[in-house]
Amino acid sequence: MSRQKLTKIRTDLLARLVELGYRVTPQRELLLSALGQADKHLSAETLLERVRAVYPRVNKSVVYRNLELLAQLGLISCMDFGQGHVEYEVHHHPHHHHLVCRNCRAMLEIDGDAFADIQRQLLERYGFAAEMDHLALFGLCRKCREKMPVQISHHPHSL
Amino acid sequence: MSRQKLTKIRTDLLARLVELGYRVTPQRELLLSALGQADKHLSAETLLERVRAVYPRVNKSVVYRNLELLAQLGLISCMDFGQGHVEYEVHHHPHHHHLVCRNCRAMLEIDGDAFADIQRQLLERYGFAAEMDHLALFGLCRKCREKMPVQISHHPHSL
DNA sequence: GATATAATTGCAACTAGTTGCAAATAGAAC
DNA sequence: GTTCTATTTGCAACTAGTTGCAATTATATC
Ligand SMILES: [Mn+2]
Ligand SMILES: [Mn+2]
Ligand SMILES: [Zn+2]
Ligand SMILES: [Zn+2]
Repeated sequence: MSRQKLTKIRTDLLARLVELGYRVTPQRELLLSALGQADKHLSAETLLERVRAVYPRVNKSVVYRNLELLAQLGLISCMDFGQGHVEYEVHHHPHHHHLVCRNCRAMLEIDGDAFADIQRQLLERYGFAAEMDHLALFGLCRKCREKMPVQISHHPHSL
Repeated sequence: MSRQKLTKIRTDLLARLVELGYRVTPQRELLLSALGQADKHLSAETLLERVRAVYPRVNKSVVYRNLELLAQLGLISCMDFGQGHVEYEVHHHPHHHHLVCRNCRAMLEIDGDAFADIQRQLLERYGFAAEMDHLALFGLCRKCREKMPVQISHHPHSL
């Protein structure tokens, strides 16, 4: 991704915040920069580190509060990939989803419209408009499924 | 649910633990009782309270560690319904999933095989065996969708 | 029933994230 | 540029959950 593009993400998000009546603060600019420059999902802690690399006095509560705000506004997506913390990423098109292997932790990215059928069904049957922007499904990837047809237990006894 | 049935859940889970080489402790019996008697998903904190109602000296780390163990073994399912904490429930058949309204927090329970098609597709296309035992999808329920066709913002300015 | 020992628990210290509130400041109005 | 004020930040105290380790105990063996 070009430098040009990265700056654009930040600028667009800031513009959107201003549109909605929010203020442009140095803290927000730094956070949006960090989000815009990321090439993958990042944790709040990592984002705080990157923000502090530029301006060390930024408080963690500000980062957490702004991530919550951005998520609420649908500008970023957040997701727990089973690592004990939530990860954030700028929410851009086209959409995508993730298949996460419980065994090797590999993440397979799949097309955003993979769940279009089921989305339509849920709307028809239950009147429920499901958000299908950015999902994570857990399971076993091909490699791990072939490697271990029998489920291993985590208990010492069975090692 | 009858008293008979409730006790059976606890007994079955304990038996399964013994089979796998784990020990039966008073703490585990109490936790499994609490899980077996629950008529809905419960948080770790609530479960700890219920365990302590019988035996106040049980430590919270024991409850958290055992919940993690039971989940790992697939005996309970855990899920974040967007309330800031994970909720647990005994994992029994037939399976079910949840549709959670972001607006009114209503939870609609749907059939366990609702995702069978997509599960098959993911296996065929990507070789990925997705766990489709107990999913939660977020979105807008019928009522909320009809009540508010325009997305409300959470910003004070727009109130 | 006594003994041995690996699994389990309780404890205390720790970490990640949240919250209430006073101080600072972005942006609007003049 | 000054003034005003609602938003935003920094801070400090708090909460939920985790971790390492020593003490306890469930179970296997005798
Ligand atoms: Mn993603
Ligand atoms: Mn459920
Ligand atoms: Zn794998
Ligand atoms: Zn609703």
